[in-house]
Amino acid sequence: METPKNPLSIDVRIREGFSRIATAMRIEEWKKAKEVGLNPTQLAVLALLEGRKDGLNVKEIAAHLGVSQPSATDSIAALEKKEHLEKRAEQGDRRAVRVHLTSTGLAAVQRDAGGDLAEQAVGSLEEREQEHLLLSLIKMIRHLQESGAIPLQRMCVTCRYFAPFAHPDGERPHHCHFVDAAFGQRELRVDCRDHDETDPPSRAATWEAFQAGQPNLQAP
Amino acid sequence: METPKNPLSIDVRIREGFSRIATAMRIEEWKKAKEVGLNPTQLAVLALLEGRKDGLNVKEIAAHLGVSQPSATDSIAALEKKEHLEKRAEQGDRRAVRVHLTSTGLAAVQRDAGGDLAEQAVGSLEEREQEHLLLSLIKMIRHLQESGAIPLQRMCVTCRYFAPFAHPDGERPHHCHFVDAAFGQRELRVDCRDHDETDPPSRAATWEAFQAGQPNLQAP
DNA sequence: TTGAATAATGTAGGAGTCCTATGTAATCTG
DNA sequence: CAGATTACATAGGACTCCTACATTATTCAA
Repeated sequence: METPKNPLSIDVRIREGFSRIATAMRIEEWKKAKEVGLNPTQLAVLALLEGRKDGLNVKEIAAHLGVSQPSATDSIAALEKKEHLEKRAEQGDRRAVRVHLTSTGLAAVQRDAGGDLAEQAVGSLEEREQEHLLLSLIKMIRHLQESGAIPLQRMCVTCRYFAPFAHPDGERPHHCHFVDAAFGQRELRVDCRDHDETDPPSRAATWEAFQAGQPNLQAP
Repeated sequence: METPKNPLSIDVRIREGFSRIATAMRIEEWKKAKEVGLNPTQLAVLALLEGRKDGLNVKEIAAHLGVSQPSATDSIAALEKKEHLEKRAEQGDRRAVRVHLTSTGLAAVQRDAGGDLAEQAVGSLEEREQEHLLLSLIKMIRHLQESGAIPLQRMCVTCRYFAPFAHPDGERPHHCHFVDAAFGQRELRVDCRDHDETDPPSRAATWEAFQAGQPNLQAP
């Protein structure tokens, strides 16, 4: 018993919503990338590499960007020409390379950071709403990565240092064993550079505990 | 008093989350577009035009895609060559054209619909969570369009037919005067083809009423 | 009403993305 | 050790995307 026309399910409308926000983000990315003489893809590669001490393989870069390996090679070559990154030999495998930022490349990413429109739009939400949104995104990302659609992300919920709901404190229920401190749901990381992944079984267990500890959602 | 490293604010982490989901969506879009012999941009143009009886200008297409006008011309030309769309003269302005789907183009979009990974990921959320998510997206999109970052979308909250919280019924509080029926928060449209926009003042009033009627959010 | 702004597209030129298919080493496996 | 597999590069081609600029058409004002 659908009411207005377009009897679409909520999933579809949410996907539409994501797509509008993605458009806005792409526009911003062009703006920001141009400021440092790059394009969004190139800036994305640099951002991906930032804070990865061991760099990444070509294949890994392709997976994170969601493009084919030759496409990643293309972008890497373009950035190499601009001396924003360099390839180093992989220890113990002479086929492979590890891609690292150069200091020029690092400077470019860092100059880029901050103050974009998507963040402003998030800022227009209430605090509680932001927290809900972050949690929903984490759930969706987890779903996507467990189904193999995207590579494993460096999120708390897949990290060996993460202890969900380890504290009775409602404001800071989680614990990070890497920094050995309690933290709240609002602090959950999507891309933590100290992330250290666990094997799938303990990942599942962590996720169980994380889900089980969540307070029930109320009607909006 | 940040706890784990990366003292990023929640806005930034949410943006990161959006970006991961955008990656997954882009991968899916390639897959779906290839099935009909197109690429994601071309399919996006067709999808944009579907159900727009009056078509769109080149400029409008560019704005919805978030690209420059010459880029839109490129994609339109590619699709025109494939006979998926056609240009018609704009009445009363001989500079302008209106771009319309052909039947071939319509067939291509319709063949594309449904069953993508992003929707599955949304499906992994609880109902209440989906509802929250849709509301948050609508708020963000509204923010983006009011700030001029993206064009006006065909959402209920900017539609002249939309009467927010017109009914005491908690499940179906809203009313659509176009179909003259009550509907619930889960049915809020992001891209309704029956949308008819209002002037900014009444838009603001509608938004006020919509916001004011929202139940308070609880802690997640 | 004529001439300058302004507006909607199109064209040119160039960098770069993205694909598939294939080539070339190096490494693994039975 | 031969054959499979893996990591990456190359080749070729279609497009996307940009910035300038050119072409008409429309609008606005003097």
